[in-house]
Amino acid sequence: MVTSGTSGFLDGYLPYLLRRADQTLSAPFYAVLNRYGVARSEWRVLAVLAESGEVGVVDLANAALSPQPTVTHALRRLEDRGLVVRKHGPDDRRQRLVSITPNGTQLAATLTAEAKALEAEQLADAGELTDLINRLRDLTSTLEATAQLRAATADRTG
Amino acid sequence: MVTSGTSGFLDGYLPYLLRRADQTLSAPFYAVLNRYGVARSEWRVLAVLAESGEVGVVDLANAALSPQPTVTHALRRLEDRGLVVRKHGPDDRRQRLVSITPNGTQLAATLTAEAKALEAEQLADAGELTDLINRLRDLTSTLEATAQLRAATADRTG
DNA sequence: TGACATTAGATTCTTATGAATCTAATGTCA
DNA sequence: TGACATTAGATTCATAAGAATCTAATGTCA
Repeated sequence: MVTSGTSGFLDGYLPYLLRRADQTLSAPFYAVLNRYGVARSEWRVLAVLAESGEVGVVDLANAALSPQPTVTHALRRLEDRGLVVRKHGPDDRRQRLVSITPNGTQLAATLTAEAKALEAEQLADAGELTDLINRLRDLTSTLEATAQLRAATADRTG
Repeated sequence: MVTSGTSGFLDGYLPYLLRRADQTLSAPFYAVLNRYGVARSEWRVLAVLAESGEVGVVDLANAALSPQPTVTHALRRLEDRGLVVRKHGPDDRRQRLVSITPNGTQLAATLTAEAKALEAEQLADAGELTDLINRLRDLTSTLEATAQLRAATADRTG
């Protein structure tokens, strides 16, 4: 094992810590996904659709934490498997409104249940997490708000 | 925007929150990496090597949060660019001991500086984070310890 | 209205990813 | 010592990822 001291750059680098926690926590669930033949991006799309109504692709991509082309690809695969459907937007004909099918809902429910079970199992020893979760939520809100501001400013500036 | 209520599954799902925070935080830095023609896995490898001595590939993969084959591929690319070197282990001849070259060190330093600057910029509005960081570290330690235990037990059990 | 900008999403295409597997070296225990 | 297990890492290969670009629809403002 590389047991780096507590003085290095990575040890205090927030993205590294976030990713590491995510990875450790998600590893067993990724095995589940493989078992079901569901790619990670597909899972994220399904999970979002399972708790939202019809959504456009861009919004879906944002919520699923994936780039738009990745989501478009994932949607094609999911549509081929009969797990989602796309229809044209009635008002804006550029839009494809995506929604989940009953089969998709069922699969999402199964996967979500597995995710919950695994998380519970893993977090059993981890003590109280509500606070951590809230801090993460706050952090993300702040970051996203700032990023949006910055983007808007950049638009106007240059 | 998909403004899901606060009641959904994803909103309380820790991996989702972790990934989302990571993504928001890392986005600007990924643009930097693209500018330097460095893949994300390559950056992670470089960052680890920059603060460790000679390391074996498996340890490196663990520290770099990537699967071993991904790291092997990244190492080939990095070696082609003269940023890392591999030599055979003196004791265990299966090992390839990886270390960073002066050019690699220089690139890593540049990238690390950019990462620090961007992080500081973004976190300026985010208030005190020491506590969040410590909670993340604790969480990860606990999770990794538990996972290791579980793996060991599974080995013995079958 | 017509020119230009913006936006939604699909497509293209190169590259990274990573599961599965393989080889070779080292441990282990009879 | 020899058989078998384990470990380090490389390789193979099918697939996902995502940057760049493109098309088509909608906004905007003269």
